Amino acid sequence: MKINQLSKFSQVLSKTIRYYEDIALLPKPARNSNGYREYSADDVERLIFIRRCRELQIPIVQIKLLIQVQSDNTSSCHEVDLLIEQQLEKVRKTISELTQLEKTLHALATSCSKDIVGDCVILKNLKGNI
Amino acid sequence: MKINQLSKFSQVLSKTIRYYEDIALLPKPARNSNGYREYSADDVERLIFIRRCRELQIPIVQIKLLIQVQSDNTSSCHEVDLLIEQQLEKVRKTISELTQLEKTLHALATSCSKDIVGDCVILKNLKGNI
DNA sequence: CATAAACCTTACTGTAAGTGTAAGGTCAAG
DNA sequence: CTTGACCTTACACTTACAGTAAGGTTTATG
Repeated sequence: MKINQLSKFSQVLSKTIRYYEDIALLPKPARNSNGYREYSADDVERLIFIRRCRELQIPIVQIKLLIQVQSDNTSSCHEVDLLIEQQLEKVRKTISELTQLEKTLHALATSCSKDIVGDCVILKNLKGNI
Repeated sequence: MKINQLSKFSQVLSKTIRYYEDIALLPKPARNSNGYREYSADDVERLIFIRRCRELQIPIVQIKLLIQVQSDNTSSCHEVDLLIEQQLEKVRKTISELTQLEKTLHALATSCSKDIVGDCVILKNLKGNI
């Protein structure tokens, strides 16, 4: 399977696939006679795993760790639990920060009914004049 | 006022202040005889405005626009309204995406009670084996 | 007075996770 | 035989800074 086929199958851009190879998130694939990359079923599986993790916004360094843990089939999956738990915490924290931000922006958005910048209540708020 | 004083006053790192100057978000300040930057009250006001905008996660390019709009005191503040409105929309969209993400991660986090990676339900989920 | 700590300067590099672009080689179809 | 769809590498760009090096200045202290 060539890179474009893998791309379509996995929903990951060819460009990104090469990038993952560069940073050693994907192993260097086989090459055929003309130098084109040739991917195996294992590569497909691994890339889809990576894509799923990225959708969960798991950072690439953590994905590397997850892959390492998997390679030792007898090791505890405590690390996996922990990583997902931490990711969940991070997402929850961001949501709470953004919710606060939304309130502020909403208050700001509804604060000004003027037409002229010189009188603009939004700008005054941002300047700290209020 | 020297850069460190401005930094303490505005709660923006000196490093960041110099960066803002580099990208022309802040005007080049006066220099005194030894070459140190010397900031005015106007600079202070502008930097605080910038910090407030950044707290609202308004991108730097947009802040530049806001500053430009302000320089013409007679122009309409419609652009300001629009920018805040767009920022609000962006934040709301991110919140909704992260809320979905949180659900997925939570489901994943509570899915596995195994001890061994080979049986880990989380990893199976991520691989798409389920 | 010497010197050390606390500032200030510029310039370059690194971060995360890719995307864009250039310049060129290969392959199948018409 | 050439056009278009692929493939290759390599380098630059993105965002909003932070880190580090290497050096000049000022201030406080012994």
